[in-house]
Amino acid sequence: MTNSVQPRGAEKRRRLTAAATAVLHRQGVERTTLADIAKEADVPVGNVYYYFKTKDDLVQAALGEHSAYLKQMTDALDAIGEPRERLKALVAAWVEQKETAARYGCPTGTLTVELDKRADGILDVEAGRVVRQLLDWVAAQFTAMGHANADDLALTLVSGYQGMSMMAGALRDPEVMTREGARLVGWLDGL
Amino acid sequence: MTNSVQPRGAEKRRRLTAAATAVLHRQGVERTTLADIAKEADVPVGNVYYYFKTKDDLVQAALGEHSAYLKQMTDALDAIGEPRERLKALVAAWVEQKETAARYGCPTGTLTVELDKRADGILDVEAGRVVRQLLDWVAAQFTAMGHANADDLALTLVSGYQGMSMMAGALRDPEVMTREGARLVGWLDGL
Amino acid sequence: MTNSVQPRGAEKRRRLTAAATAVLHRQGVERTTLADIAKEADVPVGNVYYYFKTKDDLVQAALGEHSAYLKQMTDALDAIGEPRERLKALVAAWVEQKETAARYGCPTGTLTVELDKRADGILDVEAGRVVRQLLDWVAAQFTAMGHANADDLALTLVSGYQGMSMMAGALRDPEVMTREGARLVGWLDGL
Amino acid sequence: MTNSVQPRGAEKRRRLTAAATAVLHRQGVERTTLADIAKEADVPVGNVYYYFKTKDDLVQAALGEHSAYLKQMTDALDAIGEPRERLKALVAAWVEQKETAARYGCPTGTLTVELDKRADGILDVEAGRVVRQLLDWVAAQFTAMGHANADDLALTLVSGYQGMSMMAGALRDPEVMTREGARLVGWLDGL
DNA sequence: AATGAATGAGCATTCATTCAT
DNA sequence: TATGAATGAATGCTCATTCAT
Repeated sequence: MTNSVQPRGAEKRRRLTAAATAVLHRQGVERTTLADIAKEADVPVGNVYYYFKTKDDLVQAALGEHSAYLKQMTDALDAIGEPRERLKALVAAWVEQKETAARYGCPTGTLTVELDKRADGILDVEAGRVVRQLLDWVAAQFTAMGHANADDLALTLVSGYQGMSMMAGALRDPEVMTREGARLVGWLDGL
Repeated sequence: MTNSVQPRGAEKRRRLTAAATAVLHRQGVERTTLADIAKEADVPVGNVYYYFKTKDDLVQAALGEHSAYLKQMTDALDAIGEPRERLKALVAAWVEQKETAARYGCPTGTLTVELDKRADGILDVEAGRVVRQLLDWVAAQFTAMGHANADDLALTLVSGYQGMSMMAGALRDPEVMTREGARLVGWLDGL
Repeated sequence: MTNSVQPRGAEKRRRLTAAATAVLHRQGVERTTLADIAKEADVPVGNVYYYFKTKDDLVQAALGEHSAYLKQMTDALDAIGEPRERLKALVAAWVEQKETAARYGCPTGTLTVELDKRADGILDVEAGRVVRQLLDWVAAQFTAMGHANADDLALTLVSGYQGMSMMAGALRDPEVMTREGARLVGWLDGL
Repeated sequence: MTNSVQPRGAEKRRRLTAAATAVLHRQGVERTTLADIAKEADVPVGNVYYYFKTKDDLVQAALGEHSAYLKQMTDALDAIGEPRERLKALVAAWVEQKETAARYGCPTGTLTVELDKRADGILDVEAGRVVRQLLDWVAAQFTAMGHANADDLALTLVSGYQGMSMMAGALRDPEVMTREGARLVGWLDGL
């Protein structure tokens, strides 16, 4: 019936993961119910538990999705010849998401903020991993550019992204992304 | 019986506000129950409602507390002669809070992130106001320094604070605050 | 200070009783809070308990008020020479209250209906007493008219009043009172 | 396992509706907790919300039950040849319920009285509809009897029912129903 | 694998009543 | 007497999770 190679269930799992990623970004973890996710994925609530044992499993899947998305994006950027251009393209990609950022913030960032408040550190560690993944790739570009303090520079760039996303959200103004994005590009050019 | 000049109830109201501010910062809005706040303030749960009609009223009170704290801090900074020095002192104050930031993020920032996810815009507007309050004061300093693009510069500075707080939290590393704080000071000096 | 002969507190007690009677009629017993009554009487909530030990005491006071009002009305009607005319004047008085009846029903009747649902029979007995008080006076008029079955006739008349009040409320139509009132008058004339 | 043709859930929904109707009649809306209804239906409290989203939904269901019961009764009465006999049979049915009426009043009437006290008009409108449903059927019988003022006569008959139910309750005397019922039958015969 | 239906712990909120002064 | 404040037991409702089929 399915014209895909994958097993039947895998598709539904992916659908749930995608739904979780989207809804959790929009509503936050605590304000999102399993029913919300199930509805978005068009899957009966009871069935969700066949694929994810707990709500936290779905949050973890969303984190995985973010990680995969990041990987895919950086892989694509790797096709660009110059490391500086790769970073500039990364900033451009961020700015492109300005409308979403102004409404719901950086998907990874806001999720991390929420998970960081938890007393038990399980998912927050996972969230930290995703942030570090981005940080590492950025640092690699700075290293390729010949900078010794690549880690510091990476921190500054990613921090800049998080900051501008937060400010765009707080001020409900996408143009914050444009302005700060331009500044980051200028900074990259001046390095 | 009381050695204070203030009315009896006002003290408890302040106690509740302070408790709310602290607990909401630590646990986030959604994960915090009224019982949590009541317990922190050492007030019976039922009594909370004598002072605050709803949970959201407590959140709003916490926002007010942030605003007042900000006012007090900037008032103190105003005593410093040079606007550039004022801003550098502001950054220093941020860095001083590094342990807290690394554990729970920027109090105003994380609260704003959470409130921004709400569908109905009431408290998120209030949160935006607090962010803007800081932004305005910072912009005034840049204006005093003779910069025409004070608003942009203010955005960059505050955005830098939000970004470094978020990164410190994600990486669970207070030193992020030290490093990025130093960079901001350098940036201020170079302006 | 007070230019009345009565003790200071008595006035407040009357004020509370009047407020209770009015608010209980409008909102019903269960939907009325002590605060509602206190506010209507312009008395601090805590002070209510000095005059009435429990909420039920206030309900009982309202029943007493109804009884007193009834007494006063029938006393006034007693001034009319003919018993038949007294009854017709009673019906006219009911019809005069048509707007209130269409909105909130008969004060005594609706209160009785609500109290009758209680498992413990204390206040409902009291309510029954008030209804009986009216019934007795009406029966006396029928006796004076020379009817042997005065009790039955009284039941019919008062039942008619209760029925038309309920219907006026259900249909939200004061004219129900006018029409049924006219019928009762015709019935009285035909006896 | 089930020897019924109906879906599993429908049966429980009916059970809850029946329980709500019964308990609400006995205790009144405000004095009835969801736990009361759940217990009467032998359903866990949390599960009630699977079938009814709010307590008011349950009240509405009870109103629907009354409407359905009324429909069923009048349908049965329609089998009787003469309209006057139909009405007399209706009165007889009312009198048959005298024990219940003397204890808890007319199910529809007392519910309406309580709902009418609400400030917001949603359920009270629904309650009015049920009263009107009875009124309409009765009026149709009077029309069939050749009366031009069928609406007025219907009002008088139903009003008589409400009045006698209320009085039976207030006096805690089922015989009130018998006596007033007989009077109504006499009135019908005399028309 | 799929699904409608449980289940019960938890939470915000209300309110009659009491207390301290 | 008067009053603001305190108290705690309820109550409606939500929701993650489990169950039965």
